[in-house]
Amino acid sequence: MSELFWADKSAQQIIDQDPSRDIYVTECGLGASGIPHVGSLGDGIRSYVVSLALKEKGKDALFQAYSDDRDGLRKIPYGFPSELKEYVGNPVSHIPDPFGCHDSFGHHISSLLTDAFDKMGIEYRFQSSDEAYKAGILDKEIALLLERHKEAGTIIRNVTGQEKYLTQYPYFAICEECGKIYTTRVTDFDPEAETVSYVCDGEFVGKDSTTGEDIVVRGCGATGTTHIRNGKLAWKVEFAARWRAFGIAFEAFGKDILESVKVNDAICEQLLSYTPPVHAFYELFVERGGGKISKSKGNVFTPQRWLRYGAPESLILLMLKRLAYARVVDLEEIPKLMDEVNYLEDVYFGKVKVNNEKERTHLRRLYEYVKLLDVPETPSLSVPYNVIANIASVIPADTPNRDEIIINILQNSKKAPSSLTEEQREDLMGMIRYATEWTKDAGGPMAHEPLELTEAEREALLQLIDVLGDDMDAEDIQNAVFTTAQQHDLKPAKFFKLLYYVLLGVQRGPRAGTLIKTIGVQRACRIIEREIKASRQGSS
RNA sequence: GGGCCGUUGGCUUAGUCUGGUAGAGCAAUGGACUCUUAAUCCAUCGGUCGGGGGUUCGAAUCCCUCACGGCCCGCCA
Repeated sequence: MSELFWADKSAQQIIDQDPSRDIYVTECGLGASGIPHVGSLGDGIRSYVVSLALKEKGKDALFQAYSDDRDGLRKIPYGFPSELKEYVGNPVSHIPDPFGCHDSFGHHISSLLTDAFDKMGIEYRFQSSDEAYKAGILDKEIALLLERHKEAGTIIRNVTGQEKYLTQYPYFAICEECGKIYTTRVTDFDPEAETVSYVCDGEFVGKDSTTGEDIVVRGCGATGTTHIRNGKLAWKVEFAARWRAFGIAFEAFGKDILESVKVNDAICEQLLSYTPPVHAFYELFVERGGGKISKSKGNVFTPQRWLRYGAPESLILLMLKRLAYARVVDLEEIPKLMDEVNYLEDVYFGKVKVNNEKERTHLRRLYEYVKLLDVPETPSLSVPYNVIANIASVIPADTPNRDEIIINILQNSKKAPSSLTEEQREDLMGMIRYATEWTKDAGGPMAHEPLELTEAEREALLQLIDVLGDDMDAEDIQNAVFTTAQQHDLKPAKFFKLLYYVLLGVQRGPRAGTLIKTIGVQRACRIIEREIKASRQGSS
């Protein structure tokens, strides 16, 4: 069977590589030392959908989220207290949580990501690296790599040109004296006792991302012997060890660790006699304009932030749509992605015709994945995001019955059906919530300063209050506004603007008649009255 | 030095993985909704798909090559 979608292809490739496994584990690493942004989440989504694809092919599969929490703290993340300074160089799982809500710094960070997984309906098995080492899961691989470290060093040099590990063990012990891991160097390995001897005399420069200050960390000078469970492998070989120990069959990775994956593939195959996992390579996310997203610049876009403005589907689509190309992730992307999910749904349910059969098949499949292979039986309402955002941006957040008003406007302008099921109503309200958050952050606050009215404007507004009646429909109101403007020699365009400003605090809005009707004629009149009283007399 | 990704109308881009008539949005122009901001709709304008070569009945799409741009690696993880 020829597969169109990359995740199906990867799954097939995984099965072809070894058809007889009891269970296929896909994996993503959770960086535990810096605040995760949407890119970190992408790794997980991509690995997760491959596990779904495997299941669909009748295999048992599992997605493992592996927290790299034995990594040492190198940089204090932006916005974290500088008191962490004394822990720079320590494994993040051994550092207290500065916010006190988790058992360690590392756990705090990885929870940010697993929390996003939970919100998106991604099922995973959490595995802490610290626990894995402690429990001895990696013992065999560590012993083998230490014993044959010279071969490992040669492989590393052949692949990367780096000669460091020709002489050095690819392993860092945690100093039993000072608790740091980046200041030690292994001097000997005892295969019988499964211990390493080390000296803690290294030095490295860390950083406080908030202040930009360099933090120089020096080893305490101690020498010691410790069990191989009390340390960690260097990254050049760590993936390989982990892949074999956990039987990993698939791992997606970003461009930043391309080199590392190459080395580890080689180590895996040549030294550990384990076929490396199938990979999917993806580009990193960039700023609009191609700049680097840097955690220290504070321009990280967290999954949590995305989910304030958009549904999980939009975020999943972002990750699955294209793998290899760099993508921009910022506020502007969200409406586009939300609408694209609607489009996919329309294609899936045949509301939109796609003549090219391959394209149609592909889009339908993409939609299934966006829904994590759990497709609803009936389509949802597909209201364009920016239509809702437009309306949401002009109706103040504290307006009573705000959702109802917006839904009414949508219905009146034929963007939503006139009768809604309870479920559809809730969908709409969810979309209003997203769009409201979005406009709040994308459009800025809504100012409403006292107006300066000319005599004619004041008269016109007063007359409007007189003319408007409860029994008028939207069209009558629309015409009344227009007529009133003309009677006072005001340009209708200007008068409408004024009216929007009075009612909504902004220069534009939905059709005025509809708006007043939905706000309620009486309430609209009261708002206008209040505005006239608060206003100042202006010249001409 | 090694590697990855991009280059499509004035601008932003889809389409590249899946070869089959290059689509959209913004902008511009003209028009419609008996007169209004906004919105909507219709129409028009505009592309040798970075250059060159190859494969193919057929290439924006696959292969090679060159140019330009961006990023990653060459500390550590």
